[in-house]
Amino acid sequence: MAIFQKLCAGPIAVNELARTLPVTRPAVSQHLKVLKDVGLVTDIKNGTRRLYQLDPEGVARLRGHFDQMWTKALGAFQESVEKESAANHHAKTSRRTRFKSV
Amino acid sequence: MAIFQKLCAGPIAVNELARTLPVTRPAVSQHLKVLKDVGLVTDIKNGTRRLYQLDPEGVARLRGHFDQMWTKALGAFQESVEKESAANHHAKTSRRTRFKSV
DNA sequence: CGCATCGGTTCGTGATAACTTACCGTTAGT
DNA sequence: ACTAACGGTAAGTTATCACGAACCGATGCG
Repeated sequence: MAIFQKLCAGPIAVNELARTLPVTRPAVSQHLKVLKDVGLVTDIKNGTRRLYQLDPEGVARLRGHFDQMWTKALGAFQESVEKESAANHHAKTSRRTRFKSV
Repeated sequence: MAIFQKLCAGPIAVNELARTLPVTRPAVSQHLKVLKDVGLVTDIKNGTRRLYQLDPEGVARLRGHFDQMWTKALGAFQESVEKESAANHHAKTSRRTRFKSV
């Protein structure tokens, strides 16, 4: 995440990235590899250096996945609440709630 | 995440949760503790059982944090692109780009 | 009261994730 | 062509994580 956030500032080389982080360059390289594999970053060769930058497409894609998860969670939860309150209302007129009260 | 998703279906006890998962009850308890600490779930004592459910507030809060991150990433990236293209445009009329071309 | 069930916590252990060191290929500059 | 800088990769080590086993307190029930 630290790397991800640094990349927000624009294209940056591996070395420069490592200098600002509490880890060595190879470690940064490995993280970049992962980020690249999941499509969050792209790299452009530039002479002996290699500039990394965010991939807006990948970021948007991942954001979509998360949004989907949150929405599903909140929606499903809301449904379950309504179902539960309906059950409770019915219980008031009958004998007992599904979950005994404390 | 598996636990989180199970909780979407509504309040559920630890035992029941563990029965549907490939891990033991203590493991589930530990995960629930973490989820509770970050405010994603709440628990209600119910006799000898303890029902866990999602905390919509916490979910919304975390979703907000993520949204903020994505937005910041995309926005900052866009800015950096514009800045860069401006620099490149200037370079065309002057001498060289900031990053030498391949 | 016992007794059983439920669930949280602690501790030890095995898996694995992250890091460093060392090495190698590539490129730019002289 | 030689040298220096950059960066990716492999191997080994360390730290961290997730888990299960065992233990304990609390609650409900007979």
